[in-house]
Amino acid sequence: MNEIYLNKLQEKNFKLTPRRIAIIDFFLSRERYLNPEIIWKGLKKKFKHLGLPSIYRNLELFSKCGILTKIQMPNRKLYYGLCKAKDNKHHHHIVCIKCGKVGEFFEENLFEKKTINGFKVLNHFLQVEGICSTCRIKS
Amino acid sequence: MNEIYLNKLQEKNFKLTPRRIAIIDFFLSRERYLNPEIIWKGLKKKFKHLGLPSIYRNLELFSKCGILTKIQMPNRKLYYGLCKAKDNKHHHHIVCIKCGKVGEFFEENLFEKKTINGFKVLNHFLQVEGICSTCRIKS
DNA sequence: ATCCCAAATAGAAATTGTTTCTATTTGCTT
DNA sequence: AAGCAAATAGAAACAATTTCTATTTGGGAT
Repeated sequence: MNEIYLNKLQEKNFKLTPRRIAIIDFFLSRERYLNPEIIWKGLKKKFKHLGLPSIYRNLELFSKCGILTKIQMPNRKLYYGLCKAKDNKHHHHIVCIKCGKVGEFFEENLFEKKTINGFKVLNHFLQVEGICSTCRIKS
Repeated sequence: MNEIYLNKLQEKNFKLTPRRIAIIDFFLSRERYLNPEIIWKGLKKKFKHLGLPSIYRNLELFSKCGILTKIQMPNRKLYYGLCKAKDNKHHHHIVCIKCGKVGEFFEENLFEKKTINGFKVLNHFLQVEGICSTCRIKS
């Protein structure tokens, strides 16, 4: 299950440490965007010694390797989520504001435009907020 | 020039203080997204006593009044920009990554969809990054 | 024009998410 | 099994933002 992600690390000659594997498994066990502190608290049970800086370092590393995507939430905390898009195709995220569940979707012709108002378009960031089906049933 | 914005404050019974007027004028004098510190430094010349918390408080207030829009930049600082859309119509922003200049644009049918992947869409945030025409000429 | 009070403010201090630093440990190649 | 660069813990530093309290002020009422 986690091989795809671990391979991405090895491809780039990063070491497969128990902590790194645990972080990836932690993401796999949820379908959520998670922030460093949540992960830290979740894994402290497993590792008697676990530093928060390690979590930060690895999340940033994973983000660079295409394993995680980073997102700035309105509460000013960093969040990361597993990138499930198979082929690194450009995609967007929809986040449930109740439970934090994350879906991915594609908008094919979102910005074919090369320029907008005289600006040369370099990239864009689209985040959609909504309520997932599970949370809708609950309320 | 600044009357439109000052009116928005008065409409809601907020006081027109010299600091508030100066902050709005400061935005008008630039076409930029600005962060609290920049504004603070820019206005300290004018006001011998000027607290950074006042800037934060007013930017947040202006944001709620529809005078400014708030944006989370990747550097983890808050930025605000004047909302030039006449009628509070839903719009998006394009930011120059060189100089910070901001343009506004509309995508009419960006999300007519009411649901995506089972998520009920509540709102979306689209930020486009690019290089403005002035900065393109320079480089 | 003056009084008055809620709103606005300054300044200091607290808070908190994130990063840096240094000594120690550990994966992985040989 | 040895050695070394990479990874890590833990403490400390950092920086953006918020909170708190005493003081000041805008603007309606008099």
